[in-house]
Amino acid sequence: MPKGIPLTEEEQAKRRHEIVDQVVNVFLKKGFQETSMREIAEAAGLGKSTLYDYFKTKDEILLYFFENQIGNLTEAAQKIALQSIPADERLRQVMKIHLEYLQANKSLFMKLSLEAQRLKLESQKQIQRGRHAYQDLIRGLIEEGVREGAFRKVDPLLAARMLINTLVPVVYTSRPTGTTQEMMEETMDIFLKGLQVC
Amino acid sequence: MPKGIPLTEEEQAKRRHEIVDQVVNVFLKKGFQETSMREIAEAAGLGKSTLYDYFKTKDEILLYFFENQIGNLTEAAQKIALQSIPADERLRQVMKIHLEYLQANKSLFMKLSLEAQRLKLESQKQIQRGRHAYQDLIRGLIEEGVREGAFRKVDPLLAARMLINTLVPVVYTSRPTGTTQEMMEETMDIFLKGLQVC
DNA sequence: TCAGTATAGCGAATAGCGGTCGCTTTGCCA
DNA sequence: TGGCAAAGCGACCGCTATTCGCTATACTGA
Repeated sequence: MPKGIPLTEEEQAKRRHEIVDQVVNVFLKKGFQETSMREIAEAAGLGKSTLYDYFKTKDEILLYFFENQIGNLTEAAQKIALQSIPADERLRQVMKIHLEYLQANKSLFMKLSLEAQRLKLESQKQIQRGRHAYQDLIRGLIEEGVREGAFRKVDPLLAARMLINTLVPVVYTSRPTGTTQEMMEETMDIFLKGLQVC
Repeated sequence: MPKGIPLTEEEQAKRRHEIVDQVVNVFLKKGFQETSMREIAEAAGLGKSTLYDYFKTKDEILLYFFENQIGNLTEAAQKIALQSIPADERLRQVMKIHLEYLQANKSLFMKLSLEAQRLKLESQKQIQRGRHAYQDLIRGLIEEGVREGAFRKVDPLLAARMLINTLVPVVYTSRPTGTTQEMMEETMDIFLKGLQVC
């Protein structure tokens, strides 16, 4: 980057994005905690202190990454939520892309989603906001299902959280009992059957 | 401790236990990562380097704690598993003590179980062994339920993992929708209904 | 009885971390 | 063309986990 030319806010944002893009692979190999700011700076082709011009702290780098990921997922899920098919079918589809998302970033998420929990409280709140938006989307689908009469009356937010959490062991188990596809289908079967009016 | 007197293996183990006991409260207040070895040593009434005579690394302290916790939980669950009542009722009871366990150590677990994921691979494997033992116990209960005809035929290990993971959001949500008791009961209802032959 | 030895325990030193500071380099603009 | 704001950087700071060499101690065997 040329010196002397002030960056517009947009350019700064783009630069941040580029930096994270270039650095993600290092996180993948070593994990976030184990990657030093010096290494991050090297991977980004920057001096260490220049990095601090774009991210105030190391945590902020992780925060930036997560906001992006959750945002992207929510966006994709929103499109599915708008389709005019039964709510349970939409739920299945959302969970399918959720799973694909997890799988695509598997080792990255495995390492990073856990480290995210150790961020400063304020940063956590910010991630939480994104997470809640996603939870609320799932909740909405469950509420619709209840209204449609497909699901029995359950606490929709609790069910949403439950559903989201059931995906974790599908992807991250060390003792898989089938393909990820199969495991997810059975998981969804159990969950949706648990919601059905019987 | 007097110097010069070699400690038997038992005494060493007891000493480790004592150290962790005295230090847990500090972790509770500050979190593991945020507690320095100097502080841990102080809390244990030891010199910093003496601590290293009992635990090779900082991580090992956390590891020791977790092995104990999972071990205790598994032991308690085993007692329940042996009772002669329907499998689904035993499942409910095991999950109840699991929840109590989580709640009793809530802030500790919230902070520590996540940090545990960042331990050295070898340490993780050791924790994993304990976790698997617990998973297998739950799996056994589900298998019994299937044999008894109370549950439909599902992958018992997958269901076990699913069940264990559904408890997480009950305890650790930032948006509770009722008392922990209530939330857990509804969670179990959904899960068990998902397993029922309908 | 008393040197020899093994070990509990410790303070100081080490390497490397996240983060800061003050300087240099650059290109725009008056 | 000279002044200036901003990009970028290397050296530095205080802290960390961990290691090392030493001391103090009590048991052992001659």
